[in-house]
Amino acid sequence: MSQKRTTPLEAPSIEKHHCTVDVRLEKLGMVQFFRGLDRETLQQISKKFSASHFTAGQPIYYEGEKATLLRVVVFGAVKLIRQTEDGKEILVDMLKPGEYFGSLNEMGEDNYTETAVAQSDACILSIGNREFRSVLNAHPSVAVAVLDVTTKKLNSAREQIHHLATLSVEKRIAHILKELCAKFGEESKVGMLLQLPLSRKDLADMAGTSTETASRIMSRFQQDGLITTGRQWVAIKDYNALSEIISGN
Amino acid sequence: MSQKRTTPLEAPSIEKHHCTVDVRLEKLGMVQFFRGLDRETLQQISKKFSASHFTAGQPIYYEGEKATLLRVVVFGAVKLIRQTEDGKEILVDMLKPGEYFGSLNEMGEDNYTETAVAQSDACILSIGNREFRSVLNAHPSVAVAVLDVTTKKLNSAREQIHHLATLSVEKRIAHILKELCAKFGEESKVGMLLQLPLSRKDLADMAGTSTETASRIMSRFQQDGLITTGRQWVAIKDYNALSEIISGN
DNA sequence: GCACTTCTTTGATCCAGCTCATTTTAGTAC
DNA sequence: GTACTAAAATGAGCTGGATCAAAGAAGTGC
Repeated sequence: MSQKRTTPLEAPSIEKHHCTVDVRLEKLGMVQFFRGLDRETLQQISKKFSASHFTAGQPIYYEGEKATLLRVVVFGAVKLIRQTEDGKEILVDMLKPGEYFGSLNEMGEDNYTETAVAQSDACILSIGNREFRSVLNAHPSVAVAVLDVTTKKLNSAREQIHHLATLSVEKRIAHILKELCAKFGEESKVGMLLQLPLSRKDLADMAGTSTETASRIMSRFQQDGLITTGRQWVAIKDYNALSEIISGN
Repeated sequence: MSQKRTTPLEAPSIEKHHCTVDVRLEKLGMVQFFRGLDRETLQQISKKFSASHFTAGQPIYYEGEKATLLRVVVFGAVKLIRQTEDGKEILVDMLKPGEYFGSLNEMGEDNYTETAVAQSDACILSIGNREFRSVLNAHPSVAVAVLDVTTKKLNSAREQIHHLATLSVEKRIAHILKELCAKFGEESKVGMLLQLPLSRKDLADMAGTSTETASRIMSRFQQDGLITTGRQWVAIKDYNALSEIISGN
């Protein structure tokens, strides 16, 4: 860690992170759908979760495996991907702390429909889906909140479908950059820096295109001064210009 | 209605359908997420719904309008579409009786994210989303059931994303036919007939392709004996062959 | 039966983006 | 600084589908 780092990305700091009971409690309180629960209830629920750590690139579970756990990102980023037999891959979601993933099906009857991979070093809390179900049934407000989150995900999945079907690759990538900026962007000297490792392949998998095409488009964006980018990192310099690309011709 | 009909599709029979209180109750009981409620509770809830009829092709609401109602299909089919300014259209979902659509957002703060159109003559029940929220909060089992339905929709939306990004148009259409067959198929003399009006354009909008390409592919499928098709209707003759197309090369 | 509308088919052309192949570069380790 | 590695860029050629254009059914109303 004492190396000369040139990436603008924040140094991985998982060491600093300890999932003590207190930290865990605090983190769970930040999760969208646990907001508004009183401290005691939260504490009870918190006991049912257990924490685990993953290093960047490490798979958390695989598509097709028996789905038994619901998980929550506490630290780091997690990507959800789907693969074809012939190695093609697409990235369906990129999660940040506070988001849930995995299974919430009735009693582990089903299998995971996607593979989850730690995009950076990450800390994950998990709970058996049976237990989570009982939480949902005991606390309707939580169930409704989870429903809201899921509905939003559904809407954005449908938006992505719309984009895949109607927009050029350039517009799709511009759009993805904007979304990532809103979600992972942090002010920095090089512009709004996306605080997660992000390769051309990741971008390509999000946009449903080839790595080469993604690369070409990113090069063009950089030349035109819309972004600054290096190996595995991207910073947005001109957000408005991206918007124009999307609406333009 | 006494015309010489040549379509194999069932004659529209909305006239036969009257949304009396009893019928309504019965229908609501069939809705996925109301199952398991006792008769009395259901009756109470039922009172909060009101019924309306739409004729084939009639819009139910438009994308961007203020979202105030949650609706349930009781009779007929409803399609959800998204449009681009330049008239391109994509079909994100095709609903059958028992499915819900519209808004379930907190107190009508949001707008509809898609346009809903009656695909055939249809009867729809609707409830204010505020009221529906209170139902959810009062009956956790319903909230959890709605969550399950929504999670399934999310999974299939992501599958569609995967398909758009990785499969050829031919495979996508084969897949769509299979799914429609499972959902709307009915045994008939011409094979599994899809019991809903379905144009080439609808198919194209589902597959994210042009009407012409959809038409070409359907012609090929018919020549190869996989389907029988006419104006606005499709019947699947060889389900297995469709599967082979999807997995094949 | 005839006219009219709307859906479907088919043909011909063109280009965005994929593929394959290779070079360049950023970032890391020593 | 030097060496090494994996990511990114770039070039060239090919093709699946889009687009444009026009002819051919199917269904409806009179």
